[in-house]
Amino acid sequence: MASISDVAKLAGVSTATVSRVVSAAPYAVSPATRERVLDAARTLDYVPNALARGLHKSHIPVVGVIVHDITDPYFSELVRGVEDAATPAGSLVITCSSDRVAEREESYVRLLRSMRASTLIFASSGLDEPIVNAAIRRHVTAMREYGAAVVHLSPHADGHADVGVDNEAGVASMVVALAELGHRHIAFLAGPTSLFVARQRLAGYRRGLVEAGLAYDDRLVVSTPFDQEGGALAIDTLLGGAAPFTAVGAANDLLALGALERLAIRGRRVPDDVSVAGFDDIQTARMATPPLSTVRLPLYDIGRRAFAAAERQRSGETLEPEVLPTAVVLRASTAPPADGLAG
Amino acid sequence: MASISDVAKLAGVSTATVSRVVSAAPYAVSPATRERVLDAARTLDYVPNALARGLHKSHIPVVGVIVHDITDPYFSELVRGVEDAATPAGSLVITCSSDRVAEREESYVRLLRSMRASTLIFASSGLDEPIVNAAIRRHVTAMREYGAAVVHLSPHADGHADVGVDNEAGVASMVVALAELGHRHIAFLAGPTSLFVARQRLAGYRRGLVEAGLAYDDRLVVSTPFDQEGGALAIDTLLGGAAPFTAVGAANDLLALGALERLAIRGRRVPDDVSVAGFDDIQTARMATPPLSTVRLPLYDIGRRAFAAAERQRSGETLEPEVLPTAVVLRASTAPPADGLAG
DNA sequence: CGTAGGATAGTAAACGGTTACTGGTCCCGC
DNA sequence: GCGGGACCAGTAACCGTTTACTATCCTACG
Repeated sequence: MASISDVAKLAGVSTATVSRVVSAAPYAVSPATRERVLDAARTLDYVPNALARGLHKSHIPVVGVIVHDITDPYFSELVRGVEDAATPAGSLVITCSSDRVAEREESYVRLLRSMRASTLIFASSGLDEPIVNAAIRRHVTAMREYGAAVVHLSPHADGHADVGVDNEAGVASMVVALAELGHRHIAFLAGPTSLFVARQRLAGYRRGLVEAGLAYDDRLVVSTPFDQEGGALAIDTLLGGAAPFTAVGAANDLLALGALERLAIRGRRVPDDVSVAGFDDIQTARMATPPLSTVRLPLYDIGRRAFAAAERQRSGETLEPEVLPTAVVLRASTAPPADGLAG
Repeated sequence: MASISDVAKLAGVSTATVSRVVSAAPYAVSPATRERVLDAARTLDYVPNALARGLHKSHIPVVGVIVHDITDPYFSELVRGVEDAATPAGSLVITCSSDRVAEREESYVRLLRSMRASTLIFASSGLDEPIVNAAIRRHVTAMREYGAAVVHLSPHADGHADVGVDNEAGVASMVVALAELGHRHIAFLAGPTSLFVARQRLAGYRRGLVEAGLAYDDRLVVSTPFDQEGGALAIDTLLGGAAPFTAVGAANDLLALGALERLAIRGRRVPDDVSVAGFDDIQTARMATPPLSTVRLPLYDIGRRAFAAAERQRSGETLEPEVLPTAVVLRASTAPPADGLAG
């Protein structure tokens, strides 16, 4: 494979000149020379070595995104947003599915640090694991040192999101919407309490209750893993409990989707017997049965802005937290409550 | 940030020794020295520079996966499989959503080449674009030259898949299954004919028809983009056409999902009026309304094996094509036909 | 006792770019 | 006629590793 010196030789110039031409450096090169270099590069099918370039510049145009699971539509949409912003800038995107295990997250960040990624985006919520967090913090500091930008899309151990949404207000608005439909007993599938976002969303539930003038009943709150399985399990718990409810809100769509499925199995009609609402508005929410009422998060846009924020950060700006709007979208899974109670 | 020479200095040894210790080289280093080096590395929080290492080795442990869209569950599952195989080997995964546009694909491959990725996986079907293909072929050749492994998961311009499924047999088996339910007029949503896979699946449709002893009617075949939108459009076309049908098979699940949605809107009950079957068995197929009958592809496994195949290729083995099994899974979207015809 | 050879460690040359510095031309104006 | 600056190109140091080769020490064997 041709290297810069091959091109230089063929064009009859020094490698410095070739470098200046092919890397679009702000340096005057005469048109004739430029053409000769470009010609040589073309005939040799020359492609610059990004590793060599990166070694010199101490970072490489690669953005690493830490997600829980790329298979989760929430994250794939987000990553797609990042990618679409990164590509025009010549950056490649590495996705790291940490499955919410702190050690894997740390190992990914370490790997990203070792290859001098120029951007690190934490899309997943921070975890409460002091020791691992300390290790991650060390890596992040080191990365900043060599010029990497780091942006958070969720609240984390050391602060709030750089680009994100107001989770608390978002969930609250959904609870209020349910209350406005007439529901007075609203259960909540809270997700794992070890996650910062989950906690914010739970806080949103309580705030929504307050805003709607409803009482909090902790028998109506169930914590489970953040996936469909968890939603199904939570329904079992709720139906087995003593507290009646006519609606259930969920901390994310996957939970709500699992709930939908399990409610159908257990013979509860949605929305006739129980209303169900999710959070996130992932693509599949729309095609669920019935289509899921939820709170729309501009995931793709968050991804795009995350990359843009990183660029700004790299150019010296300090980041203002960006809070993007959420919107309640009511579809067929919610309706005014019937007379009876589901529980 | 500490470099290898900082560690060497602190440990009182040469960089060669440090390198031999931290890179687990097959070279004897005395236990005492080893400990001193490891200690120094720890206290300096030393992380080797993968770019420098890569520059020397002429490739870096990174696998690039070319997909159509990471947001499409088909690809995210596949990528997840790749990632889970790559991570234990210390490789990072770059996802490239080309949106089926050949130029973007070429540009991604070029980028991957420029950073000397050690593995390139084409997860998306090859496109029929001679000029761009020629460019891609040049990049691939160059990558092989520096030691990269290249594996295809779909048929492409230069041959068949290295790891994949028998698309033709898979679709044929679904058509036969529909015929066994009693359907004699089976429409087919073919996807874009410019895609090799789509063509194979269309061939499977015809073969299934033959196997079931049914006649081919080209009014029952509709080509559209490979997404939900396309499926919906295809239903409009079919319902507007003169040819009656009691079942529709689709070249992938997204198409079938779109069909489901549109059939509901147009007042056709599934499976009472029309049976619908997809292909791929993406995660959302299960949660559709009604749950979608489809052909299961071991996507995650294909991803894992793709990486394994790359490793073998890199170690000199020539690849035997691997054909993984598919399985018809009948859920609630298919049933024996009623008396009347839907069309 | 001399030395072959194993066990360790060090030296230095790549790998392929970028860029600070240096140098040569040429033109202009005084 | 000469100083000065614009313009363009080249030289070489450096980025952080790996590794072929060399050097040293020590042990064991003839």
